[in-house]
Amino acid sequence: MQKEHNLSKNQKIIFDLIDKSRGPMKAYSILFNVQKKGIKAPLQVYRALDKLVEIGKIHKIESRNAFIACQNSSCQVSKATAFSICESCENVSEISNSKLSRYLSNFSDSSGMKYSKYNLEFFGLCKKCKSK
Amino acid sequence: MQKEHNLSKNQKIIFDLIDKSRGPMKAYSILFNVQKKGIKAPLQVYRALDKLVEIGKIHKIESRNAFIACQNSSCQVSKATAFSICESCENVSEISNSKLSRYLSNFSDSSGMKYSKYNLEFFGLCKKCKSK
DNA sequence: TTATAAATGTTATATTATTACATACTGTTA
DNA sequence: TAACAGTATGTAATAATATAACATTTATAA
Ligand SMILES: [Zn+2]
Ligand SMILES: [Zn+2]
Ligand SMILES: [Zn+2]
Ligand SMILES: [Zn+2]
Repeated sequence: MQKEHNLSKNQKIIFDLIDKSRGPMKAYSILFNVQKKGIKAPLQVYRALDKLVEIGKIHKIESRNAFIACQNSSCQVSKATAFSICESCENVSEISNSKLSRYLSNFSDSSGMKYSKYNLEFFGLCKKCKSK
Repeated sequence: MQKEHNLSKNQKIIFDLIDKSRGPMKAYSILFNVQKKGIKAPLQVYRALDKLVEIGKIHKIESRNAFIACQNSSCQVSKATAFSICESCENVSEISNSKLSRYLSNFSDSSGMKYSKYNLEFFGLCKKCKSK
């Protein structure tokens, strides 16, 4: 069960925006969109983003410097994330596949290093874009 | 077999620097280090980096905005990359594990999307840091 | 040689993210 | 309630990362 987090005012404004958006959002696009709600500075956005990432409500798509709402309420709070990214339309979706997450969470290599976290990004063409 | 690429002057300067370096290097740190060799502008660095990434001689560590020389001469030219990152000392190494790469290269989910590329970053504490 | 692609040089600018410092709010416990 | 700790906010300035635009040069190959 996931801990219930009471979002603060700014966190809520920013989470709601990202959650409503179709795809990943970039920080300065978020900033632009929340200025009418009184959030004026980049730092206000980045602070809320940091917190939202930390508690697993959103994830950062590292290869795109963009943020997406978690589409998988049962995922291990930002510790194990996998995404599918269309290189044509930039559509992103979170992959929720228990076999994959089990495989990766248990993965260990010859170095003997134990991993507590991973992020995986797959790239390709989505169905729509492939059929064009 | 990997195609032999003849690196241009700037590409060679920058590749050699990254290859010699212990860990991943950031673009502006590269710039600083090659200024004595006549490379003066960020764009010169980024162009070389783009090319080197494209041909698989280096990889970008997305979560760190940094670049590392490919440690795996037989890897599928930047199409399938996996890294282990220590969150304490920031040591990064490229994971070369045929089972893992086979598993991920063949992975497909319910969306029916076929992936041509992936990047995986594992995080944890390396042996040294864990024993501290 | 002529054409084409690839690489370079240079200036300016766009985009992404953090530092530093002051203030306010929220929940806990003495 | 008062004192405290932890979290969140506001604001300005700046750092760090990356690209646009344009002119020129070098390499490759038909
Ligand atoms: Zn998630
Ligand atoms: Zn698409
Ligand atoms: Zn490699
Ligand atoms: Zn370490």
